[in-house]
Amino acid sequence: MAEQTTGARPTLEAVAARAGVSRATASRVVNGGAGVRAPLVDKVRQAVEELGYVPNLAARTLVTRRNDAVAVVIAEPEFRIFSDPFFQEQVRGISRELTAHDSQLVLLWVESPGDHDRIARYLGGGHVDGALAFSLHDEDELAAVLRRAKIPTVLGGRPTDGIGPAMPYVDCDNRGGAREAVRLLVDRGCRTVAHLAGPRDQTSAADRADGYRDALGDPDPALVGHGDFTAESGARAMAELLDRRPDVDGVFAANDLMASGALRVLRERGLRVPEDVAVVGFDDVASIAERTDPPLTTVRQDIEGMGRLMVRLLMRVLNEHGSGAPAPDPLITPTTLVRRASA
Amino acid sequence: MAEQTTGARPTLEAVAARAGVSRATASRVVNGGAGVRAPLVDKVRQAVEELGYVPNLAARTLVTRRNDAVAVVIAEPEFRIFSDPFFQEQVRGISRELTAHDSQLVLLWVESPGDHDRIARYLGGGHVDGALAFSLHDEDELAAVLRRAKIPTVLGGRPTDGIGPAMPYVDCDNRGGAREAVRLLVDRGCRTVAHLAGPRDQTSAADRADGYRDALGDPDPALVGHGDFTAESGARAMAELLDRRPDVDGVFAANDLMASGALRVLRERGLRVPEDVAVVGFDDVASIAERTDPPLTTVRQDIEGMGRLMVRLLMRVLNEHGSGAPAPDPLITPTTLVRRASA
DNA sequence: GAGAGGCTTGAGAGCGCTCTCTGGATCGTC
DNA sequence: GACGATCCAGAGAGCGCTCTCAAGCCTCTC
Repeated sequence: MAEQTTGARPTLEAVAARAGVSRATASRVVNGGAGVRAPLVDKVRQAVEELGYVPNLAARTLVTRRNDAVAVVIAEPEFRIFSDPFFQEQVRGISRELTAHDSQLVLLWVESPGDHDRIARYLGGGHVDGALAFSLHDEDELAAVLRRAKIPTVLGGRPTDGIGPAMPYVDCDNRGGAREAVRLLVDRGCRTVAHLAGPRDQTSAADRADGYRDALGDPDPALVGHGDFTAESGARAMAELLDRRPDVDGVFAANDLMASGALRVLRERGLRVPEDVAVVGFDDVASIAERTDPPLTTVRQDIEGMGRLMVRLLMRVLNEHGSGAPAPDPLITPTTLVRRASA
Repeated sequence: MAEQTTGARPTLEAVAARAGVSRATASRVVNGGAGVRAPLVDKVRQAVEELGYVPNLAARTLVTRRNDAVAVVIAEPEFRIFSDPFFQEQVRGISRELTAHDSQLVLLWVESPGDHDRIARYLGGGHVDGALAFSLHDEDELAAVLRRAKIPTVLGGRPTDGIGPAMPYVDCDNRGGAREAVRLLVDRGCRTVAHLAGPRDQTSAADRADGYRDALGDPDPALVGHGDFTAESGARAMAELLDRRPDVDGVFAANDLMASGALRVLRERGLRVPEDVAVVGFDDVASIAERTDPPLTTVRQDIEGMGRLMVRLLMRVLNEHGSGAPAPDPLITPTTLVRRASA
């Protein structure tokens, strides 16, 4: 009781004393109790309860070298991705899988360039076991920070090539999914299939564009419009495309948002979907694809599953860390075509 | 160099050896170098550089009992607030102020009830110096977790009364701001001023409703419509209100979003703003208030500033922690009326 | 009934760091 | 030139925990 009234937090020592056992035994009980006889386990548990004992994580970390915590690093320009359902779903997957591994998610937000030092110190200082980050670019300072901190890292989305030595990543089969989407359009009789591409500097967009070309052989470059994954950019690209090639009868959009923009423009121009122009999107974000008019046929990727895979991959890296094992291969998840009314 | 190739991270001991000084001196240099002669400072700095030394935070925390990290705890139902500009701005303020205090922001996300234990362990385990949380409710399990973890906490937004012993919080002068808004309407000649109230279980909404009543004496209860801070609810409440009291000529909405919904309904019914009905909102979120038609007169609160204040208040609590000082009073920030065209 | 072998438990070292305390060098003063 | 005051550096004691190792106790087997 005295221990409770003094502000000082009780230590394992205090628990051991109260339970009448050694610190070692108390420690064993606190960590699961394997190899300790039942009556002692109970005594220690009771002492923990009475004292309100909570292990000092810093002390534990100091000796085990584990934190049971993983950082998710977000750079400022991407902070808006919080409002992005794609990202929310991925973080949800990460969070759930980390919980399953008894690890804590620590979200680090890099706001200004000045923050890089602080983040590097945090990551390098051993507060977390590993880090997760998203779609790194060549110019990305974050990539350098991560590397400098020498912390096991797994990425979401394939990084651009210039990023340096391979970092393990999880991505979906963007190219294969795109191919399948375009084939669907061709199979249903479309003769002039266009592509509304995403930002050129993002590998996911580039890979989807490659898949489009794969499926079509050597399509007319005029059939490719460019946007930035937003609905507005999809609408604009669609409008320009129709001006260039009024004969277009199939559209593969780089994501659902752009597809929704395209649908709007098609409707405005009096074109029927899918009778006059068939449309396929990518992502299958429920809040978009199911609510467009008509509902969107799209390429589904298991976003939450990818988040979970990132964690599992990181755990593997963590286990192999120091064993001299090579960096694991990237994990590419399959996509599935979800057929709704738009194609 | 040998130290670099072995996977083991260099310790202070290694730095000291390389620089030819004691561990104590090396430590002093790493922590600022006060009281160490220049030549030695240089030698140590160089050794740090060559070895790529990074202090082990766990070891440091173990002795200093400081983490230089603060948790921001978000409960799942509120996760959507990520998309809320209000919240983003507040977190931005928090982040900036923490940086100024050389502290790290750690975002904890409570997803399922099962997470509470884990979060409590994390908070209680001494990974962070303090915690920030938002608008707690009576039934909020999070409040209990925070209290159980016995961790210095500051809240954003006044908690409901049932929350137990006072926790320090930062809030704006909701009641005073509301009063001012209503007075503006009265002063400009409105004779029948209505209020579109927010959710009853949120103190900010309740306080604004109180301010409305303060300014009006004893207004007809039929003049108060109810919503939930969304634009749709504002539209609905406005429509119902017009049906009940077609003579309304002034509206004070509990927030900008509800005001925007109200504006839409007024326009649909052919009522001119502000000529027929004057409207005032609350919050002054730029992305809403400046873009309505007409631009919204509203009560401005300094959201980023409130985030910063939360951190400063927490730092004060941290400094006084254990000194037996009483919990500090809440910080109430003033509001200002921003006059645009709607009133 | 004695020795081998398996379980439990406790003692104690040590994780990497900070910080107090002490000793020695340096400076100023008369 | 001697003394006290001042400054700087090092020694060493922990912070709270885990984990190895050895000792003690049983049980089992021949």
